[in-house]
Amino acid sequence: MLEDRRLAVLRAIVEDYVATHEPVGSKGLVERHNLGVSPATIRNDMAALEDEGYITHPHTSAGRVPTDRGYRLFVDQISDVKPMSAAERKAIERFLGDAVDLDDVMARTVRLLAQLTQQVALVQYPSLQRSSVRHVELIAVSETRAMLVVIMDTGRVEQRVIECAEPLSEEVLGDLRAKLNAAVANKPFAFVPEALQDLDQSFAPEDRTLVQAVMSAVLEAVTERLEERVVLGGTAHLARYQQSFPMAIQPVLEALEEQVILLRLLGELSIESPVTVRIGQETEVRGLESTSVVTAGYGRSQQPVASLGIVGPTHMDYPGTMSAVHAVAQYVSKILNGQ
Amino acid sequence: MLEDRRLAVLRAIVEDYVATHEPVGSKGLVERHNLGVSPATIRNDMAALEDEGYITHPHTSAGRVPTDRGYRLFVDQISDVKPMSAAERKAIERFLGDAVDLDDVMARTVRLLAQLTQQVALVQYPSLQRSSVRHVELIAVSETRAMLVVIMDTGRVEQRVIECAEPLSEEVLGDLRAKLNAAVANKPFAFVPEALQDLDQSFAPEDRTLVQAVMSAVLEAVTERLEERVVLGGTAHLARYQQSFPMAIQPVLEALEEQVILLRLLGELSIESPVTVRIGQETEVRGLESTSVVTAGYGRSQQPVASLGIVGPTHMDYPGTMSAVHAVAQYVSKILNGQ
DNA sequence: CTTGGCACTCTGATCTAACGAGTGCCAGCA
DNA sequence: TGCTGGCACTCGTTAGATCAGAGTGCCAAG
Repeated sequence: MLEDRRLAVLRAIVEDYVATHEPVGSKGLVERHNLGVSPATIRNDMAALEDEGYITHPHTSAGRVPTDRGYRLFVDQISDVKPMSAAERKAIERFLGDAVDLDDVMARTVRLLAQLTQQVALVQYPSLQRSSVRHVELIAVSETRAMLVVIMDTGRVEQRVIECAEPLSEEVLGDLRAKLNAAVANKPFAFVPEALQDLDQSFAPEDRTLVQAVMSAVLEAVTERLEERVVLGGTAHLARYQQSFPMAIQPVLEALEEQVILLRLLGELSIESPVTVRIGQETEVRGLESTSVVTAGYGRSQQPVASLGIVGPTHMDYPGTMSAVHAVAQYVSKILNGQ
Repeated sequence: MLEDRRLAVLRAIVEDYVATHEPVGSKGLVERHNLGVSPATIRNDMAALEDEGYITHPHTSAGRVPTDRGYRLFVDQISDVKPMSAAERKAIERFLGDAVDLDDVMARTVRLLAQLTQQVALVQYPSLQRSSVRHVELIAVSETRAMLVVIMDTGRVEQRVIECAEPLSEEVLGDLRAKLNAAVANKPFAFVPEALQDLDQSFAPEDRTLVQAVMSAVLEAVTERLEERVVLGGTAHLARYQQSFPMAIQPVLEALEEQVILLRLLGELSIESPVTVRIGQETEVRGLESTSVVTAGYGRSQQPVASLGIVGPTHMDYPGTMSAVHAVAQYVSKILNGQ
């Protein structure tokens, strides 16, 4: 009972603070939310919440502001992500439905997400790690050069040029192409190294140099190429905050320029919840201490191919943002699986 | 003589203002630059420069600030772009030399440019418009689907999936591949439409649907695909300015999110000068009124394949920025031609 | 456990005064 | 004709000082 009200007070503080961006006092709280008690009582609760580290004072005579821990409790309190309105679903579907290819889907998704949440949006290209090979193609580009094209089941394409010391024979190339496809087509990437292992044994010794070069190029395209692409959008939304807020945007912009950091932000997904929220310090990225990251995986429901999400100030509208991220992830999944 | 001194005064004002970001007064000017005359004389010159619209007063009793027109005159006065120091050249060469493929060259170039100029950097992918086709490949991906791969002489690759109502015949595909290559290989894009014109006539009527689909896909990859990619980097540098300056960064970030705008900024190159500078209003882009854009083409010296450059506040170090942009463009050209 | 009351604290807004950088102009000089 | 020193004037900036208001913490009573 008493605990219940404290949680209600915390929730009210978070909501008001997120809405106004100003420290919230006890008097205002009871006016805006019908908590059924007097300001003095709220003050006691606030003191207790402060002792437990959920809220703070900027200074002696100011209202309360939630701490990272407070936001965390608030977010944990949200049992399930509320769905979007029918109109919003419609809008998302229409917006993403017109996409013509993978690049277009990615570009539209970033835009949409930034638009919906009014925050910086991140979208990761379908991960090579978790998808599989659809087809491999070898093309003679010149006398001594071949081009290797690997097509993934997500629609993504990787290509590599292979240099060869001797002139290429069209027969060997054709043979290699066929055997390569037999070996790796429709194999998840994880099994590709294994599948390629003894491929060169079935070729004449004089062709093995080429075969091995091609094999290692395939492996490289599939395994080594960890630099997975992330598209970024809506950075202009950062500027909006900094005018009313002491949050320095420079370190944030700097962090967002590093692909490695973006991948780290999108990389770790929580398993139990469809939407992962990391608040303040929890992001574990230098420069993003005063931001929160909301992400969700997309692809097949139990086994996501990649993820997308947003980065915004810790004082964001968590319920709204979470539902937007969730909804967009679902529609992207739908579209990618449908194609 | 008198005109000469006025130009010297303007140059001094620009230099000081760019260095300090504070309105510069007559007294300080004569102290820092040995102009050989008294402050009072300088004041007269300043009044004249102000009448001509090259400088302004923020308020009655403040120093002078260059106007856009002042910067323009200043930039025009720079006869030729001064070369970079040997150490800098070395650093650029080393940094770009390690690149492994086109994507890597582009990514490294943005980073380098942002780093050197401490500004937002833009780099355009080699334009399809101005390069030529190296090779065209057709791959059967499934029963009714073929994949078209167009390889450009810049190393860039475009691919398209072609759906076909009837099952694909490997022979027709092979024939088409050969004829297609004969027609367009090593043709500049401008001549591709012409080269393809009557290609379908040499095929049996029942195959013409496929042939025409492929032809239009090639055309699309080459002609219609005007959405040329631009990579962006160093946006964090914007934040640095805004702390000491009333320049709102939000509209700038917004403008920089639009690919169309980026392409417009990089698109128009001046012919006579190796480096193009557009100052303030001259950018003709909403939101970039208080920024300048410095660009240079790269590729073959007389006929650039694409361009790169930077966006920064109008009060930037023009000589330094111009030489950095010029040098980077030259090295990128060298690397692309060398490969 | 809740409530009203009250003293206390601290910020932010408003105002004033003094300061100083910088200008414009004028009269004198080469 | 052009340069220079001098001088009055302007106006933004800074530093104090004051005041109102919002908010808290605590206490005693219900």
